[in-house]
Amino acid sequence: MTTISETIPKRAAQSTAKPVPKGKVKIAKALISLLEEKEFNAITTAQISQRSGVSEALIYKYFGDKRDLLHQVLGGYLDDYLDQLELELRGIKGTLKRLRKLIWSQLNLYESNRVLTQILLLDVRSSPCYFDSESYAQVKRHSKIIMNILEEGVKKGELRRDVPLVSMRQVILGGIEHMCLPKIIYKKRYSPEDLTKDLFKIVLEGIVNRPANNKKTA
Amino acid sequence: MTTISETIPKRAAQSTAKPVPKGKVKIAKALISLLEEKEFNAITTAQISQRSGVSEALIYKYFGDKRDLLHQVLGGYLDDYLDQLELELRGIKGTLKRLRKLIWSQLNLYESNRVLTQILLLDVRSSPCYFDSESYAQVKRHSKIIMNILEEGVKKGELRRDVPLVSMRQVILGGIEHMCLPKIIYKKRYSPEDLTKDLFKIVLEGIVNRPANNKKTA
Amino acid sequence: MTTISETIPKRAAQSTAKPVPKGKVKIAKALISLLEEKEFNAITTAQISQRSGVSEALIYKYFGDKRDLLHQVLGGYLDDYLDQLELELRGIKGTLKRLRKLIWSQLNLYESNRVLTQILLLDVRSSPCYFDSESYAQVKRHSKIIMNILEEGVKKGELRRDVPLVSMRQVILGGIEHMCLPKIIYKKRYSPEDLTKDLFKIVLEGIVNRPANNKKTA
Amino acid sequence: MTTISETIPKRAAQSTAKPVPKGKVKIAKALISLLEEKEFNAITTAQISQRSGVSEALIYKYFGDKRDLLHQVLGGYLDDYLDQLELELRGIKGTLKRLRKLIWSQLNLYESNRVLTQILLLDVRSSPCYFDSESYAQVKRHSKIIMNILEEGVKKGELRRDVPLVSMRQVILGGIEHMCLPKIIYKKRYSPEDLTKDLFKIVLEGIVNRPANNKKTA
DNA sequence: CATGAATGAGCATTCATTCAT
DNA sequence: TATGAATGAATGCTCATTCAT
Repeated sequence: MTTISETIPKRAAQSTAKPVPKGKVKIAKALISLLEEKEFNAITTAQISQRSGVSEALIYKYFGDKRDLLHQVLGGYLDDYLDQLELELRGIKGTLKRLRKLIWSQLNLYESNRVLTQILLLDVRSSPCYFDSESYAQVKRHSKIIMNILEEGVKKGELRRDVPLVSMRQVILGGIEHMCLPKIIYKKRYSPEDLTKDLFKIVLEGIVNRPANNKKTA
Repeated sequence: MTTISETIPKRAAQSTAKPVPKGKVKIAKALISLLEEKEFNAITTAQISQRSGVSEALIYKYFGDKRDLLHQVLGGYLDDYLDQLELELRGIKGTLKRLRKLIWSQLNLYESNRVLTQILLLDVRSSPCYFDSESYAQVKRHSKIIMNILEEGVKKGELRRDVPLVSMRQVILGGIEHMCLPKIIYKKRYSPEDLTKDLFKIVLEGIVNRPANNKKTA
Repeated sequence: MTTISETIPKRAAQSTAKPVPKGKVKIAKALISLLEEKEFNAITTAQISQRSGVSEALIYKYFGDKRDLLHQVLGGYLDDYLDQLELELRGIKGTLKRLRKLIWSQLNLYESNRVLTQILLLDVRSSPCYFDSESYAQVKRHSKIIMNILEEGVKKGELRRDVPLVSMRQVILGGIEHMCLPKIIYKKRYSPEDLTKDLFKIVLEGIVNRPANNKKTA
Repeated sequence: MTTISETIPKRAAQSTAKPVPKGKVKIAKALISLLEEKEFNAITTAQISQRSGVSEALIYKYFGDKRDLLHQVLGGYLDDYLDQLELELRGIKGTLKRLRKLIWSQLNLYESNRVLTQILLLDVRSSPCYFDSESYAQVKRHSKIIMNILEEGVKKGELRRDVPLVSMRQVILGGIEHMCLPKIIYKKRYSPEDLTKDLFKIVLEGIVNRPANNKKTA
């Protein structure tokens, strides 16, 4: 996970046979660096050019567009994350454990990568074309991973049948986001473990007071 | 609730002894109308002036600022909603019933007032100064209403004690938002009742399969 | 002199048979008050209206124009000053004494009325229409007073003949202005007496070192 | 001196290794051309762009700011003038001769470069930030040159000791400015030589009628 | 005597983007 | 591969001014 927050996503550098121009890397790094300071829309191509040390024109050579630049950078991050998530989930058995892993992963990603989170939770939302973008495709890929876990859970009888899976997924995703949103907004740190524990309890067992809810659940 | 989506919030028109200039109303209405079509940041003062039929300068006379205009319009809506919500909750007894009412109210507001929802869920999030604004104060007022219900529920022994109330609140709010978010994004309608039922079940009882979860809960 | 700096010039209030509307006075006072804080061009009618407590429209009722307002206020000051100057000079005999009085009067006016000075020395200069204005007529009236003294001085043999009077006048006026200009700019106080002494020596006797110049001259 | 009034100051074009973009020159020339017609504050960026034939945006690329544009143009002129003045003074011996040279230079500059004069004597005065600007630094450089001459004069016993040098300087500067100010305002031509003669006589010997004043002084 | 409502015309400034070299 | 030069099209905002009441 550290590589993601510190360097350009591997995908951009790894791809076979492409020597990856230096300028392209500089530009992407400059954008990331700037995103740590301000919202994407508040970043100008002039600033990107200045910080990267290359000309503005080069941005257009490589990315065609300011938005494209963002989406490519974003895409790199997300693909890496999703690849890793799927990899880790592969080793875990049991619906609940997998669900727990997923929740923790997401909360951990958000905590360890504030820039990405900021963008995903706040910035891109308002962007009109975001939901057609490739990045959003990755968000859907993430949704799918959850759905698979949930479906499996129902099949195995571990999850209840009388609630639509889509609703479950939305509550889980919404829960994750809203657990860390205030922290992001007010720029406070949080413990992914603690939030995972809370969210997991609530979503799994509900908030109603029942004898069962006093047992340890994780 | 219908009045809210079709006219300027009463607050602006009702207040004693202020004749509320026509132009001010026109401007607010024009903004609302434009918000139905595009994101706030994509709306220009020129467009507002054009649609309202008054001069751009008048916007600044009455609202001082483009942002202020948004916040005043937003504020009117939210205050009206919160007033009404508190009123309705006053007549309802029982933590669970009150919680249910609150969830339904919110989902219903979002469904019956897409413009407002769009702004609240997507647009203002990315605005850097939003969280200092008066509108955000109202969001906090809303949070407080939930907290009160939750605290009462714990006191009465209806809600579990082993999970922080704040976490509960965030999951509920996140659940509400994410239940309707896809619908908002893809501009589909939804039934507040159905979503309320789902969300209520999940949040109250959890998603784990247990005999108790097969009983009717609402 | 105190009345000039603290109230509206008498002229505006005194003139026979005109009840001088309250609003007019308020406006003029508001302008003066604002001129103490900022340059005329930086003052808006909105600010004048706000500080005076009357509507913007009233400014136009009474003064027709923002510039007119300035010129009327300016004119009042200057007429009062010139009236007084002429009165005082009437009692003084001897070209040099009269010249000295004039220099001191001007330096004293500038010192005791910074607002007026600021305008006269800095603000109005750049105003394209200033030199056609009534205020400028008063500046010319002032020039004439000097010229009369100088002409008399030449006639009496007290002043040299081999330099055009106009040049003398310009050096005197330029000397006066430049003696106090730095003080005005840097908002420091000065002693009109001291500056008068210096200026008088220089203009009268020149800066060349001669035995005669070591005698007391005032 | 003619180059100064007709072209962009050499400084901007001469400096080694900088190819000085065409647009930048065009903009500066356009400003100068416009300054011949109206006051700086009355000149809009739109007009500059129109007359220069380049886009408004380019002004900001090269000068950052409308004010900066003025100050850069101004600065070029003044630096050139001051460099030349110091050079010429270097060849002249004797306080009085040097003083005379300085007065003539200034009057000649003003006569041969009306635009610059207009700005220096009328426009920039009212600009609140002018006195912090680089241009004003050059004005102070000019003051220093005079002071050096005066100090030397006193040391050598050529100038009187009983008047502060600062006062002398102010009278000289004020004299220079007021000698040509009416000509500038009414757009009449004048002879720098004649005005120099008058001013020199007055400042050096004073206006009082004495036998010595009938001798030739220059 | 006074004003609330409304505005036309303008203004400095911004910024993503293009293209010849 | 890289860029310096240049820009079109907005954009939010200002302010002196008018006029019906």
